[in-house]
Amino acid sequence: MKLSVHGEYALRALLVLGLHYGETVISIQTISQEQNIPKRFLEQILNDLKSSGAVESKRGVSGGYRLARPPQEITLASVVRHIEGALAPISCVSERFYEKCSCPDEARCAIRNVMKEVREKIVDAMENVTIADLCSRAKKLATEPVHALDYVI
Amino acid sequence: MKLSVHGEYALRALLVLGLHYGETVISIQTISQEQNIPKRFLEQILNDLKSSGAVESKRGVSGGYRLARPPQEITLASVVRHIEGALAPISCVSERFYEKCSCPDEARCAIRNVMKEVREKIVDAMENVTIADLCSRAKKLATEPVHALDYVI
DNA sequence: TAATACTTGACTGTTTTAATAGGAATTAAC
DNA sequence: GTTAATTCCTATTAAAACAGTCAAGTATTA
Repeated sequence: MKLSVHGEYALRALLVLGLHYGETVISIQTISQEQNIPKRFLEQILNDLKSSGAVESKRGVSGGYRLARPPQEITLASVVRHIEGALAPISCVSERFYEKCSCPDEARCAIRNVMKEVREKIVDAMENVTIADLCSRAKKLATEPVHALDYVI
Repeated sequence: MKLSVHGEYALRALLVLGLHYGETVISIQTISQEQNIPKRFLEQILNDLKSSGAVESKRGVSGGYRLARPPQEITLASVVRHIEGALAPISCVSERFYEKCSCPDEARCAIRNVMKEVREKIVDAMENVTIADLCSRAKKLATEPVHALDYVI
């Protein structure tokens, strides 16, 4: 049920770009250092995000990346779908990445029935959150005192 | 974001056992055929479910498995957690399988903040569904005409 | 034109996944 | 008490996914 680090890094990178939206481009180097992500790996991920249309790049000296679209138009769901594939917990309930499963009668499968609901909830939680939302949360969290934040350990 | 077939098979097996709760034990063979799961693989999975306390076994001729507890006491969440680990999309928001992530400031991480909500939704959807629920859904689905069921392809 | 930064694609080591295999132990029934 | 059905336990394996690295090259611009 987990996201790979690939997806996590992608979101972290987009958050950085979102926070600087409208300003200059940001280099891989900068994002890599700021977010503690291996540079060479990040390179790949940004490339991937570029091919999905989420970011665009400027080459040459003082080049880098920026969001290709306004942050409020980029949903977490779209990012994760592009990097990781299906949001659904099993592929027989996925809308975009449907695959037949091995169960005897898919149409009457109770597990599928439940998993559809799980999928709905996941999609709901990720479709309605954009990079812009992520940015405003980040700004808000930055101003709050740490003791107000709930640590879960 | 996906469940492995391991988890899926476990649920399918438990559904079969749930539908026969209170009757005799069911053999691996039977479940394997009924649910189209490789026998030797299912063996491992049932063993795993046994160690989690969800099922119990009877050895020897006409041996097999049955639920170790009433179906309404076994939640999907507990099964998936035991077989797959965390329900959370990233481990830094998991309650039981917490692991530190590489982000610079976890307490103020906006992604973590969002993912906590995703986690809540997933947990909510799986904690409140039991094997008993799965069984009643299965029975209901069995009586409904197929054309009433929504195919998602 | 040198430095910076992106591009492309291959490469590698590790871990996970999805099985498969062999044999030991248990039990019901004949 | 032998046999056949069945679970139990421990390995092994083949393939895929994951996480990351590397090299050589192309484009841009100060």
